[in-house]
Amino acid sequence: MPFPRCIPTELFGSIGLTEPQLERVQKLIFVPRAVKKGDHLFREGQSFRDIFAVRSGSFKSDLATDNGREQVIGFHLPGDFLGLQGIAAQSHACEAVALEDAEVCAMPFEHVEALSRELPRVQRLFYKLMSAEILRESHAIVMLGSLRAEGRVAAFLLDLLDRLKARGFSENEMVLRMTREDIGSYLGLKLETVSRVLAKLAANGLIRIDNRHVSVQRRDALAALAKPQSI
Amino acid sequence: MPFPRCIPTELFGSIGLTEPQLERVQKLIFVPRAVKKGDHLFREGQSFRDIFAVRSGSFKSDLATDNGREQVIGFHLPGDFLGLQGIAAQSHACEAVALEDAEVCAMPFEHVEALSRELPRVQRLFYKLMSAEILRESHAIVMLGSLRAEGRVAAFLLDLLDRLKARGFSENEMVLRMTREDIGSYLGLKLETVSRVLAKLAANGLIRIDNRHVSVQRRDALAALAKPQSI
DNA sequence: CGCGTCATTGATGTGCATCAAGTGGTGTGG
DNA sequence: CCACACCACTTGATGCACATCAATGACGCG
Repeated sequence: MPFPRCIPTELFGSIGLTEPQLERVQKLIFVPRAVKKGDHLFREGQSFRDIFAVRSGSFKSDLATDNGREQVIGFHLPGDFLGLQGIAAQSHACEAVALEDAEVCAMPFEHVEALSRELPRVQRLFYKLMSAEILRESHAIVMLGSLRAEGRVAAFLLDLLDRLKARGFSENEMVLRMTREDIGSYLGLKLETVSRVLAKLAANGLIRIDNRHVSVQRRDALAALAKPQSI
Repeated sequence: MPFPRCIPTELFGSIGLTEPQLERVQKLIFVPRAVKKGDHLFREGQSFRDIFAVRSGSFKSDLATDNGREQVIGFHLPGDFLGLQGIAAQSHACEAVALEDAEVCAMPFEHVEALSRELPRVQRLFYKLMSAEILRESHAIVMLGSLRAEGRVAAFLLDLLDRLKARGFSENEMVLRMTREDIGSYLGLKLETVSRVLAKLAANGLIRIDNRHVSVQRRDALAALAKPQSI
């Protein structure tokens, strides 16, 4: 995959650290790790030590409901962070699974804490990252609480495309790395409904879809669906 | 209200600071403010400077959907923190409204950052608070994605009661400070549905309800409803 | 006391879940 | 290289849960 391999070096470079500071950051919190498709990066309940930055590939995170059932609570692209939920209780509160072969940086959280004290810019970066994650989830809550099936699927597609665009990819085309069931789980819908909605969007000419390859034809119409019913 | 007035002093006391450190904390980040019922603590888009700790009373937070419509994304009791979403973009991403007369501590975020560098325990506390907020929202997402109306209402009631219990109140009785519409907005349901579900739970003897006063009669049965349909 | 807000309750419609076949794509082993 | 098996996906028929529309009732506040 042509994702920039420099993530998350890029991120730390962009906050204005000096060269020696950057080296120190790399040494302390950039521990690379490869993850194969379908493998767990971490599991629910596992003791927390690292947070992770995705370098390449993509992940889903699941939260097990008491009942053995699992629900997808997010998809993660290169540049995203994983495991922030584990800080509170010092144990991972969800599991992360690779949707394709992937690479991550493992960041020992104790080192993150030490660096944060030492380098105010790093501290601010992590506060902002966590705040952004809170915000992302808020939007998911609003999406689930205010949109119907069509709107949810539209919002999902646009969200993914926006994030891919921010990473230098096309804003109109993508390959879905997750199954219809994963999408449905994330959107609070059954996989059949996801399939039907995608078919309908394609029939209406808003998108083209070939298996997992999606391209957007009428972005504005899609965006209109992703807003609460406009009356 | 008989909520402990010492919040959040209690919180900072519990992480093992020395007396002079605690005084410094109080001086730098404990700026008290009173908020009247219905008033905004902050509004969406407003420039971010403080985070807030609730000392007494309760709040709801709303996120405006593009369409002018608002959705409740959380309710906040004494001891909870508000405004963490604003850190990322340095502007508040939602609004917070007092559900009754309330008191908060305004904490200038720059002071929080400075103290975090100075006192590792404070830094860890704030990382944990933010992580806990991420976790709280994850549970809301799972609730919305996997439960039907009855389950959502049951989960909502139990969540509130659990949080009140942690603050020294009864785990079986409470007064709902928010309207049925607020509850519905938070749960992704219409207010009529909330009303009907509450009536049904009462008819089945799981709860007693008199206007906004709720008491739980059969906690286990309620907890069973709050799990994904058990088949 | 009267009005506005909040809540309850009923009747009807619809969006999505559910159940059920059937298709296509992929990877594996003969 | 082909055949089979498995998994992901699609598509149809039916039913139910919840939204919607509507009217009435109960507070609580000025």
